[in-house]
Amino acid sequence: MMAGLRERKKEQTRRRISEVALRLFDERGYDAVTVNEVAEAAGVAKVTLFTYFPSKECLVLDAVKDDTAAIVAGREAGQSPFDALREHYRGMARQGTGEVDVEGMITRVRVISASPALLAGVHQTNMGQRYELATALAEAMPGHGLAPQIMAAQVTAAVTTLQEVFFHRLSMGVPLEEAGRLLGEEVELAFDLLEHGFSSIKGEKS
Amino acid sequence: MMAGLRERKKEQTRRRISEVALRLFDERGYDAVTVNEVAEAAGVAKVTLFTYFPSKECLVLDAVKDDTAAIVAGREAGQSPFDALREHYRGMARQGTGEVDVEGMITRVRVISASPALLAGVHQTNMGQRYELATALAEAMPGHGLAPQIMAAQVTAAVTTLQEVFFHRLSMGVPLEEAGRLLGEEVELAFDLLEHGFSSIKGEKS
DNA sequence: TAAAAAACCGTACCGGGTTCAGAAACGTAC
DNA sequence: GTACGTTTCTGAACCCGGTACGGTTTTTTA
Repeated sequence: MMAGLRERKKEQTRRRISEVALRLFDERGYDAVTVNEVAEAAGVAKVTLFTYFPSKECLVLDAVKDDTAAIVAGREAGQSPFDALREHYRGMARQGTGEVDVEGMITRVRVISASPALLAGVHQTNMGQRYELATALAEAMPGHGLAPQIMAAQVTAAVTTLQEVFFHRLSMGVPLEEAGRLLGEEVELAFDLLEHGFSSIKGEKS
Repeated sequence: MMAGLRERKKEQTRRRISEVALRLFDERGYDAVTVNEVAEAAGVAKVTLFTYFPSKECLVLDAVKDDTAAIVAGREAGQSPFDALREHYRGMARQGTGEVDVEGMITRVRVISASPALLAGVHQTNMGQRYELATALAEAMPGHGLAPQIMAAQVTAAVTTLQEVFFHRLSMGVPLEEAGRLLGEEVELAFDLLEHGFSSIKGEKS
């Protein structure tokens, strides 16, 4: 395999495009920057850019995937799908997202939060995962009719909301540590709601 | 006001565009029909089409709005937001959607179900309502932190799923009556899940 | 019937995304 | 080092959804 000069160059180009794009979007706003500009600034042709990233959105969102279906499928024996998910998000809140480049992540979040189009894109991604999660749940607990689908939708919705609030805080300048702590609390709230239902809250209405 | 010839013509043109669009989309698929073709077939200029419908999606989706926030805001005194929503969807399942043109509705559903782009559009609409619902819930039950947002997300998610399954059945040829009956059952399932949580299901795992 | 208002039109344009034919860069074999 | 197949890159033209603009027709109002 010889280390592969070709491979290295590809990865390098991909990174360069991604970084240049993120910088431009951050400076002037996602909508105000055209893909032509990104390509030119990165020193590649538009066509090349689109071979690396299938769409403009992906320039920002490709790095923000989160595979909930895999969590369910890969859970330990004896653990319910629900508990596996809860545990996963607990861990995520505790130790941060694990991304190496924190600075870049915050920039990315800022860019996303500033663009309705990108926020919509994140939703779409989450919705796609909802479908996969539904499939995984249906396998894990057969014979419950529509319940897996509805549960998948609810889990996805809750997680999306948590993610959104987390992103919003970061883009507002809340330090990562603090945001992580708040997220931790809210993960518990969200999963309690999922597990025990709204009735557990309606009762304590002030 | 003189009955308004202008107004009548406008409405007529709008209807014509919408019907022509739906017919073409149904015949050849949403993605395979360009707005130019729709405009030409309807006998108007592209610009005119876009004054009536702000986007291609709206040609199909403008007729499929459902204002959950209004349901919460307009609920009877003493009724919880949650019960108001449950009651609303119960009623919807019982008496059909109330649309006059059932044939047209089914065509519309078929077109939507056949197009990923339109399905995504429906999701976007629902997500927008989630936001409004969150606001309404936050007003109706203050002092619960993030709970209203998460509840709104969960309700929206559940409703979206129900809607999706309902659409899918109709587009598969299930008669409206039958689909309505099934929807009725599933509304109960979904809202029970929301009210009492997943724990009520985990217990009865086969 | 004249003039204000509103709807409509053709055309040109923009930006995201694709197609295509060929040029450049790479890997490999001699 | 040279020759050759393969992969990657490129420019230019194109498609489609959507907008801007300036001018024309229709409706309303006076």
